[in-house]
Amino acid sequence: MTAQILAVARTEIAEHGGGGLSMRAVARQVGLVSSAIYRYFPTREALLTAMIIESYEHLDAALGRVSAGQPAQRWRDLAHTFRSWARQYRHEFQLIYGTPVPGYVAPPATVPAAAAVAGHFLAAGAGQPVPAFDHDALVTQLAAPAGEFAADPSGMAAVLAELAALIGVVGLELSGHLVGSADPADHLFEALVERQVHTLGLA
Amino acid sequence: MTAQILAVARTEIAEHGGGGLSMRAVARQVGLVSSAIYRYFPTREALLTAMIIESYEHLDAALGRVSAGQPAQRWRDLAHTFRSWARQYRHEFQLIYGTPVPGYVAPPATVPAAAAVAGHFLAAGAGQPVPAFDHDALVTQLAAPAGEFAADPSGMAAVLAELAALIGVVGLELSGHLVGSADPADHLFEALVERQVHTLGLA
DNA sequence: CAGAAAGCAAGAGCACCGCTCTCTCAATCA
DNA sequence: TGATTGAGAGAGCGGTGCTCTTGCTTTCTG
Repeated sequence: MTAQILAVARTEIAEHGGGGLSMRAVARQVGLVSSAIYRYFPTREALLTAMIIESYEHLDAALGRVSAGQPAQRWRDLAHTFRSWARQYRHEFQLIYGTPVPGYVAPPATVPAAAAVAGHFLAAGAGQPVPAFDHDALVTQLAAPAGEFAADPSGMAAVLAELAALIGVVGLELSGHLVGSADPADHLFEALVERQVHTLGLA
Repeated sequence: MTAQILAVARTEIAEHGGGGLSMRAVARQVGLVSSAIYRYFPTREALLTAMIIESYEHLDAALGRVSAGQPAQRWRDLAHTFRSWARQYRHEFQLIYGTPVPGYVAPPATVPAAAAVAGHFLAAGAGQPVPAFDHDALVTQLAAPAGEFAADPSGMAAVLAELAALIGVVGLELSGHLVGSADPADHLFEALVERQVHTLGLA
């Protein structure tokens, strides 16, 4: 039943977005009366959280299918896979990286899933130090987390910043902010990734 | 009356976010019965659009207070002003750059306001070509819009990408995605901006 | 100046929402 | 066999966006 609910919720989100997910609509589609669904997910937020984790895993799996290779090419492939995934599953992307529900705070359960996604990019790009991110305070701050990923702290900082850039352009693209300038964003994205390869010292 | 509604809506959004804006709550606070508010804003989305424009103008004004100076310093000041504004008015930031309502398409009225914001960064950073963004297809695509801002096309592409990076890190920071790694994000942001100054050739 | 027209607000109501509470019924366990 | 548990049903509460009709007041017009 739980799995059935999640499946329906996924199609609902694909159609109406996370903000439009209705407990009653989901219940209706799995053949339950509206109140019965709260036996499986005590709250709309709980169902949303489960969907967020599913989406992270979905994205993680897509990135996991990127074949190994030289660092530069691997970064390119990851970036393009990321964008393709976001464009194909825009609402799942928004679920993860978009505006959270007003009072929403990411529950601890989502952290490992999020880390797995970041891990792909860290493994590909955070192997060596990156001069611009080599300041003492930043390196100190990231020493511990970088250790968990066997990454260089300044490299990790740089990768985080570049991952944010990827999320940024994809978010702008999906939200229509680039219409009138760099939409479609293929060329801009391509150039950005090339600049990243250079910045991260992967070439 | 319209102004009064907008004022109340602004405080409501500051407290509950755009997704939590309730027409009835706004009506109540301005002393109207719920149906009367639709005389001024025919739809919730219309009120939200007005708020989006207000937020753009609010951000535009903040960026406008950044004093002129050398390009590199100007870019730094703009970037830090942007982040400060976003942190101070997080819900307004999310309103602009966050997940749009499912079927929402930015109405033409918001375009000039959005362009004004981008204009500050373009004026500061898109004066000269940027090698990594100098590919034919991209330059061709951006030739026309760059003309409107008296910017170099490849410089404009680079600035758009860097603006996306700023939006990306600020968005991640506000959403709590950096908790456990680069939160607080001061150092990361500082390093990012320095890298941008270098990438854009402003040093 | 009287009457028509227009603008504004109120009120009731529709279909939806998240969520709670109580009840029934069937399966399971002691 | 009897008690306990679990799943689902149903009614209901207070909230939502939005519509439609009604009435009052202000303004314009002949």
